[in-house]
Amino acid sequence: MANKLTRDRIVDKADQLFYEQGFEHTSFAQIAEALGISRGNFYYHFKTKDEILDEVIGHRLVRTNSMLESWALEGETPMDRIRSFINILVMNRAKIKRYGCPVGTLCSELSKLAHPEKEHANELFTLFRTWLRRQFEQLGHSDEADELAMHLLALSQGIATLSSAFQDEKFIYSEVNRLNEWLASLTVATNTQSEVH
Amino acid sequence: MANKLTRDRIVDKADQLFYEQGFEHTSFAQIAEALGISRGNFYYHFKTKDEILDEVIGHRLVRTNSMLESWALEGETPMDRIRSFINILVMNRAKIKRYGCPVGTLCSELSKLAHPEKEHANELFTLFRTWLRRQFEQLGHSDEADELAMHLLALSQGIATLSSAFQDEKFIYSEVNRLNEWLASLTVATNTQSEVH
DNA sequence: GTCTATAGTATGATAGAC
DNA sequence: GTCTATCATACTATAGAC
Repeated sequence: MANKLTRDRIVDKADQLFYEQGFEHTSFAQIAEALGISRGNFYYHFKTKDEILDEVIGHRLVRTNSMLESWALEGETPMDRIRSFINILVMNRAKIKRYGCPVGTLCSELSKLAHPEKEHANELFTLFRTWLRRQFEQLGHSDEADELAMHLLALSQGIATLSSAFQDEKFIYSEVNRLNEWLASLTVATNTQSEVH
Repeated sequence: MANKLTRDRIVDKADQLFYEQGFEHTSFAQIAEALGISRGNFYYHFKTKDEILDEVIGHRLVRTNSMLESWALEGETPMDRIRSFINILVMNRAKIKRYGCPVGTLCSELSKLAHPEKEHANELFTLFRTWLRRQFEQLGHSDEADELAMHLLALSQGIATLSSAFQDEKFIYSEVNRLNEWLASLTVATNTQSEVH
């Protein structure tokens, strides 16, 4: 049990530090010091640093999945559910401003490192993409559902990157407003169409 | 003269490798091997690795500035000039797909490293932001010129991030089309307004 | 399961011959 | 200006005591 606890603590702290400082820049020494354990202890729980990264990504996938499922339960309409997605930018604005998007920055780093775990990290993007695509389909935009999902995902990424670069939270708010207007205009277009038919 | 040449070659190769592999992940050994010079030779030209980074960013600033100036000369209307900006996504699609945006990925990395050169790199963003803002002002959108500039910058960043993650060049094209339509709608709105007045 | 001690490697950086 | 040789440090990873 104490075994399981330490292992989980390592993954949690690694998750946090990989986000805040980047994967490569984060050393075992830092994680160990933050947890109050020795460096050597790591290798009882994990064989390599890459193995920790693998588990960190796995945990993120699980957490993201349950977040998306909870949004699906809470939101009554696809509009509500897409707004839940947009709203993480506001909810996490402080961390986004400091460290950017946890998904985007990890994927970018692993891509530059040509790291074997790159594809695993990309599944995080795919998770959001697939979920958003489904919402847009239910919104009546089946033809362009994937395109809309990717567009929304892209803008979210850019908002995170720029709010971090310019240390600007207000920018997040103004872009979220813009996004919600865009979303509303999408439905209007659908209604207009259905009125035509 | 041979002196100046080696120094420039170091900066050029560092520029390239910092983009392709990231700053921290790129070692003197790699740059040296790529240039066919010894590691020790570096320290005749630069005192530290950070000094090379400083010069790399400086060079990028100069190159970006002259690129923006040439667009300002070539493009007859602000619309043309903004389209020049959007078009770099298409022009550089192959590299963007592989390595992301050179500005965004560098700023993200330096931000995570809490690197002293972070602010210097951010000037690259500011350069684009200020230039775009001016174009939107000349387009007749003075009130929201900066907001429009930031919006365009953000979307460009997101497009680069996602096209890289999903290894997708077609996505760049579809988003560029979307952007051009958005740009066209902006002018229509202005014309409509000026007709009202 | 956790520790200390240490191996092995790569890095940024320096000293000095040529 | 460029080289070789070397230092000091940090890192991932291993071995073995407890």
